[in-house]
Amino acid sequence: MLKLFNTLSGEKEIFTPLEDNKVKMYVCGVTVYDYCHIGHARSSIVFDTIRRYLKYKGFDVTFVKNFTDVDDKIIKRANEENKSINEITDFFIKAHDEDMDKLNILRPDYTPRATEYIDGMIKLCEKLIEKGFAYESNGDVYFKVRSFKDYGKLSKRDLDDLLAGARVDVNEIKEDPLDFALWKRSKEGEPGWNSPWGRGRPGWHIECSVMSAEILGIPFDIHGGGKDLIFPHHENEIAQSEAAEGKEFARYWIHNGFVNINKEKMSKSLGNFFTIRDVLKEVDPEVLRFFLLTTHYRSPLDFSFDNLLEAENALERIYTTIDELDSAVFNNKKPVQKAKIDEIIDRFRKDFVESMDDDFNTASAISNIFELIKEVNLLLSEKLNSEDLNYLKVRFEEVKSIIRDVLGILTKTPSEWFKMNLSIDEGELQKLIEEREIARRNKDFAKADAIRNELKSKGVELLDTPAGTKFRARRLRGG
RNA sequence: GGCGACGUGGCCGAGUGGUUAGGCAACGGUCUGCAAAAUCGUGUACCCCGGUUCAAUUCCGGGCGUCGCCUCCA
Repeated sequence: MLKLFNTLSGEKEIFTPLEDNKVKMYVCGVTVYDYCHIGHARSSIVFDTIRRYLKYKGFDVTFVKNFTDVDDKIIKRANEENKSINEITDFFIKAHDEDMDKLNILRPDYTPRATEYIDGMIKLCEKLIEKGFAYESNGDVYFKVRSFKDYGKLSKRDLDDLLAGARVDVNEIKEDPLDFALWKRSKEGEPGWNSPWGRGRPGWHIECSVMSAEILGIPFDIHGGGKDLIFPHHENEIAQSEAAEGKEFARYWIHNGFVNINKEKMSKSLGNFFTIRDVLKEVDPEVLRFFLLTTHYRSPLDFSFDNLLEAENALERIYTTIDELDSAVFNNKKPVQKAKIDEIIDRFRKDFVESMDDDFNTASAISNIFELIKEVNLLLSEKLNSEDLNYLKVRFEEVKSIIRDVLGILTKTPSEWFKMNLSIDEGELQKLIEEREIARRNKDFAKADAIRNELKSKGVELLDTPAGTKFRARRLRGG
């Protein structure tokens, strides 16, 4: 039974979709004016994993993630670089897609761009004005926050407390300082679309209300995004959509925690961010994905390269076992272990599902993987007979594909994994390995060890196994 | 100021009213020509102070600390 934490109710709820086994899911994407940082990576990986798990549970998931492609920051960037808005947004959407592909994030079913839905936004503004929830003022359109009774229900805020916050925009044009813009008049040189209120452009919140409704219809099942979107973005989406349509907007609200640097939120405005590209210069994308999944999605996650490398070592433990299993040899003397194998595999499957059913607890699910790995290592050290070994391989493959499908890790073969950081020519390496083999056969251990040590200094570890010598390459890191 | 989250062993990080989380790192044993991997063992973890309870790291209250939202932000 899948439970998830719903920001709206503030507690874990049993998940039941609106329509039998169909799940409709909308996640707020990025504003495309720069490369994605690892905070974006976390959010994307979290919701990708949720989507994957829902699929694993047998739901038919429709997944929408938008691009905000009209916004002050995009305009600013375009002006700075003397480029058109479209050049900027096309470029960064492409970069975004490349980054997400590397992180093994499945492409959404729909990736709407705000500028493709301007008509719908204008219509929604008109509807809100008509119903008395919005008003035009000086070419802008504002939502009348106090006209919507439920305002604050998501972020648990009281309107008067909000006012006391003293950071609200003081704006002569608004009737009430709490009101927010649905539509903004375009200034000279800004992009704009013709509307009943003159040439203008949409406010930020309205795009998600329109795109989600047009693609999924409302209400839909799951709406997600980073914690920072709870207020005002999602609160405002709810106000717009529910005021206009007179019905519920989205049923389950899921928000991921931040990536921190030294305990502080990573953000563009603080300037303390690493882009996905920065990080992927140092580690394989799968390491970053794994690292981001080692913490529960709602908790803050402190990023550092040390922690990232620790995650790399942990992930390598899994690949090591897969490698050992692939190349394991049997001896027939041991009794049949089939029941034991079943027990280990079945227990893992049960534990893994329990972990994921509990609000997508990937940290716990990963610990289940390590429990499995330990059991498999123990079996391997007992040296199975050939039938058992084959059976273990088959059943392990089964759970490996569950892990791969749900968490999006273990996508490589062990030899790919251990080869990816190879800094020397593989032919050269094989020659040295052969040379060492001959030395070992001649009991010239001094020479054999010299070769081992030489390779070790280049990050290549040699392993003498019954099936011959193989190697594992690790990235050499300074310091 | 308002609202909210969090504080777990050297580090990362789950979780629970009483029974081993897991990983990384360290040290010792087994294995190995030497290694590597694996495995076994070791380290007496739950911010502080009260309260509830037979029993609290886990519940309640207070304190301290850290962080987030209230402004663009995943």
